[in-house]
Amino acid sequence: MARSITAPDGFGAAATHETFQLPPGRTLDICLNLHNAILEHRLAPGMKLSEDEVGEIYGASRTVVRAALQALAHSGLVTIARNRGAFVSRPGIREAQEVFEARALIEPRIARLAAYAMKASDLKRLKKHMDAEHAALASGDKGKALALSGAFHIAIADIADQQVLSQMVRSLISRSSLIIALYWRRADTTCESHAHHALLKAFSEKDGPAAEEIQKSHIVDLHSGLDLREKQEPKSSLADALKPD
Amino acid sequence: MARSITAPDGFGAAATHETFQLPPGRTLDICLNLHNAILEHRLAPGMKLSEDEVGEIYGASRTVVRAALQALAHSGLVTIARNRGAFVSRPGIREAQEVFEARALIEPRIARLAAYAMKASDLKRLKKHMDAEHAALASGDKGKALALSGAFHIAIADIADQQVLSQMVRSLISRSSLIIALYWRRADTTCESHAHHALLKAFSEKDGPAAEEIQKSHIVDLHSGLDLREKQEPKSSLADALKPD
DNA sequence: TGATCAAAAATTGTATACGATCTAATTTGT
DNA sequence: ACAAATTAGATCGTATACAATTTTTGATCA
Repeated sequence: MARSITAPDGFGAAATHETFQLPPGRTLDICLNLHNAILEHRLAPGMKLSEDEVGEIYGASRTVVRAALQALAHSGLVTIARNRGAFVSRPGIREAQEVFEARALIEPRIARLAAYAMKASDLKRLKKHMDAEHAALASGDKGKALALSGAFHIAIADIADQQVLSQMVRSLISRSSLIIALYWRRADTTCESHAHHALLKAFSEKDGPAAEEIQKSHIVDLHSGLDLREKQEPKSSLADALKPD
Repeated sequence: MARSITAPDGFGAAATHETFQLPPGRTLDICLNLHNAILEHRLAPGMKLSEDEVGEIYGASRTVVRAALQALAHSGLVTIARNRGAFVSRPGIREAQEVFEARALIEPRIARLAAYAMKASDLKRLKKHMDAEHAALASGDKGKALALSGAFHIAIADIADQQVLSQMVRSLISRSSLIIALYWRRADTTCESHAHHALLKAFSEKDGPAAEEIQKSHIVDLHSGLDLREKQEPKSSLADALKPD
């Protein structure tokens, strides 16, 4: 039946079976497909993921869908509430801060390791990634551009050939996508490309320390593109909301 | 029926519901119980975890057990092979290296943050942790002592109040337990206590940089306690194994 | 005796059924 | 008309049944 659901359009496939530590199978297919949908902002934070509904879409029974949703829950993209079901996660401000602080700790190190491990073929792959990113941006597909931008970071981690750290980065970048969906305030996403270009230059020169430094600045810059001020909580009651007005 | 399976003996409960991102329920109970069993080396790496067998033990159906095993697979403690079932993970040498390198990157940072956030009550809790660790060691329960040693590191992460990094450390420490089960070569585990004592001193003085440095040395020291030389692979066939002898 | 193949047993993958819980719509009472 | 209570519907949690796959067993033959 429905096998190989995820459209394998070359890039964008930020997640693999290792991301979820699941054996190949329909559960994994659904996982990856939902994962991509969330990363490309086709599913908004907070959206309900009903087991029946998802199962209907993929032509699978609840058993399989449940497993997929639980796997996504473990990776932080989905939140499960007992007897209430699964929702696309809505990371709070606090979590957003921590995710980017963690990225600022881990990714620069990875960038340095990647610079040392970089081969000519790797460089070429990274360049192709960037081109795809530009193309998506030019065609106005913001969701895809963002997903590709994340895939660029993941590609670096893969080149560094550190599976443990790579896994962490994957998770952090997935969560970053949700955070950006919720808190991004900057109109231009072009800054992205500049940093990625600079990284590529450092990589081509096998300059580890430079790559590390650029990556750190890049993450800090991304972080600063978020509006993480405490939002006005929705008033607890309608009366409270209207009284002072 | 069987609810609250995990014996809540104060410490040792290194995992919470956040570790698995699961809502409270029987699945989580089984998760936590298996988690503890693995961390205390009551379940050896490579051991088969049959769904029926586990279900029998906890008086639960396969549905629930499967979910628990998959959650443990996501956290890396269990490996699932399609159509073959779940096994306690056997991390390889490469993974062992990477896990301790990741700890050396993350935990010192956490130690520094913890030093700044340390309150008197936190210090007292850490001291109690250490006492429990000593007691377990004195009573000869090596498995429990190791689990408590891990819990000490996790307690630090909790004090630092960084949930994202804390979650990562939890995962790394769980995997470290498997790695130690497979590759530990040192007889004395006392070095542990010295490092933990030194950390406590730095914490009590709110000396962040010192805590960071001590923690880094401590992790490197743990790493050096492993025998990660390439082992002779088991011969591909029995004939090959016996011929040269 | 040892290797090869076939059948049986055991184990996992998936679908479905039923009870429990939550959500909402409707009713009821003031 | 509004709030509280009740009922109906939808959704989740769990057990169980059957199909698919692997592993073990046992038979056959060189």
